Amino acid sequence: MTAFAALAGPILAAYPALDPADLDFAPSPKLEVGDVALRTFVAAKKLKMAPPQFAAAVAKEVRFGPAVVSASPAGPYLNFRLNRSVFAREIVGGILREGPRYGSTGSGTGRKLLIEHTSINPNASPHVGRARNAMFGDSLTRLFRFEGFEADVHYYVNDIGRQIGLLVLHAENFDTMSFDEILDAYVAANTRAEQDPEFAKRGYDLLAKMEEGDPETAARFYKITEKCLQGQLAVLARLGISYDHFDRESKYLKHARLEVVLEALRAKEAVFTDEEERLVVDLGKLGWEREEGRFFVLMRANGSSLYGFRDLAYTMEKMSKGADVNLWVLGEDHKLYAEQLTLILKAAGQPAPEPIYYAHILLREGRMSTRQGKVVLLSDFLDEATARARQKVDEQCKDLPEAERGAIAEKVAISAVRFAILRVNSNKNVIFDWESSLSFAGDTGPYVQYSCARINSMLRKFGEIPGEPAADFVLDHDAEWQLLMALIELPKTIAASVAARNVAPIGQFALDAARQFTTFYHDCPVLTADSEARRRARIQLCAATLSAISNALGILGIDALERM
RNA sequence: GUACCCGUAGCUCAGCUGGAUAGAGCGCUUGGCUACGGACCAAGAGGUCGGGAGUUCGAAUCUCUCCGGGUACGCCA
Repeated sequence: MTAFAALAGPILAAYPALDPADLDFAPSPKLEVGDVALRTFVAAKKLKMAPPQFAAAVAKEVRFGPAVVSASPAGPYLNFRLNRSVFAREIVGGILREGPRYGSTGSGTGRKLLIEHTSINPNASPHVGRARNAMFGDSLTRLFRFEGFEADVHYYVNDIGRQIGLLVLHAENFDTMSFDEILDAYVAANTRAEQDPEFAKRGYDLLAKMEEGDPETAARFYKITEKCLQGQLAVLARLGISYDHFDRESKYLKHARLEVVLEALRAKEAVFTDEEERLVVDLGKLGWEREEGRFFVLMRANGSSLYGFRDLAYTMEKMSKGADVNLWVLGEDHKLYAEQLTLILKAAGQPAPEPIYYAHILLREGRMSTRQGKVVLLSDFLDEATARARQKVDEQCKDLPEAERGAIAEKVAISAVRFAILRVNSNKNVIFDWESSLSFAGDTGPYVQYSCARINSMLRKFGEIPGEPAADFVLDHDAEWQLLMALIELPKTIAASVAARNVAPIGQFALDAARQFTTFYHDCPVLTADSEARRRARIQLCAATLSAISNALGILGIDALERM
């Protein structure tokens, strides 16, 4: 924790064997015992001392500067009581200087990220389960950009496949259909294929025709998938999600790159034609140790390719772009598939992207299924969220014009929806619940936004905020100190999130900071503080808080609002 | 059946590179509007951290095992 360099310095001077990283500073569990604590386990181990012995030795022998009031050992911990203002001045000044970059560790400077996410089948309006992929992928992108990465976001458009074929067959009049009606047509097409084998076979025939390059078929596929894609993108755009590249799967049929892979597989005798004339990879020959998932089919007997075969070509193309980090956001149902694909690529001497999995959003009744029409549509979810937000905004912001209230409601709705999903660790299933995911009170996005709106309100009233803490800077109240302790967690949180490719801790940070802020807000008058020095210091603390929180919210794709 | 993920207060979740009495929110019970915006704050009740065993000075956190939920397992994408 660089904020405590004044504590670390003298200790490092007294124990040259230690590195700064060995000194583990953290807020004391209670302010009664100290303002900040040193946990001595790591350092003591390095020095081959018992932690309590080390803590006592430091307390007794190391001489700290005048800003340190006392250092008292408590078992393996060393609790410091500080001249808070001195440290606070340092911290607030640092945050104000970094402003919109505060929290970034700059780990991506000069580096590139290529990320593929969402890649929904272009056949229906997206449901909230799919939205987890999109929001998660989008937030990861924002996280990496915040770290300085140059990011390219790819969306793989599965514009060819059995399901699209069936839809094309069934929805002959799709020119006149609305995007919403296509969902019904898609459900109907699948039901029909289940009941009518002849219809299902026509679907496969159509696919084969498509693959052979029949222009009329290709045009029909294009039209319907484009209409779906645009409809889906419109819904995703409401959540602030956008993409840089749309890669159509049909481009990767019989792609030249596939020969490279096939050759490598043949050389290892890992590819064969089975008794039903399918082209199959035996992953067992490549080091696959399990029986499940051992065989990977590339082509059907009629010569048409399967998704995985095309995906090999696509993945190689992505990897050829030379990004430093290649992420691939996938539902956990694709885990085995991604492992298979990775193994094949490795066997062919090709690099593979890094898969990032997330667990599904479930309904109380079980899994969502587009095919069975058992879904909560993202657009319905957003409509409901916006309606509820609008009601609240109308109550709260009577003085604002109509259009502005609408815009605010939309942002609050997005905040509620994104925050509810993103703050949960992605390896956990989420049971979708209308009430809790649309709540604006408690641990929610709108609560965090509200703290920002309050800060903005004070900033407007204050006028110009000095960019640097003054010489008479004073912050010593418990609530002020605890707020600062929350704010300095951001760089650590960001670093951990990048390492884990997990955005949830950032939501937790925003919540902690917002909660500490409201406590401070209730305990400490800012604009009417009892001295000018205090008034200035507090408004600067508010400005620093706004930076930290809005940077965190930005990564989650949520705007800090001026008013709400 | 096999592999992977998850199992922490009534509910939804943090905490998991082992470390000071396990933290929030919702709901419940109280109290706070002379509000720098009550989408708020303060206080209280509520937990065998799924069960068991092990490693350790120390385990919600690591290992094993059992139970429960999720996901997947050769012509869907």
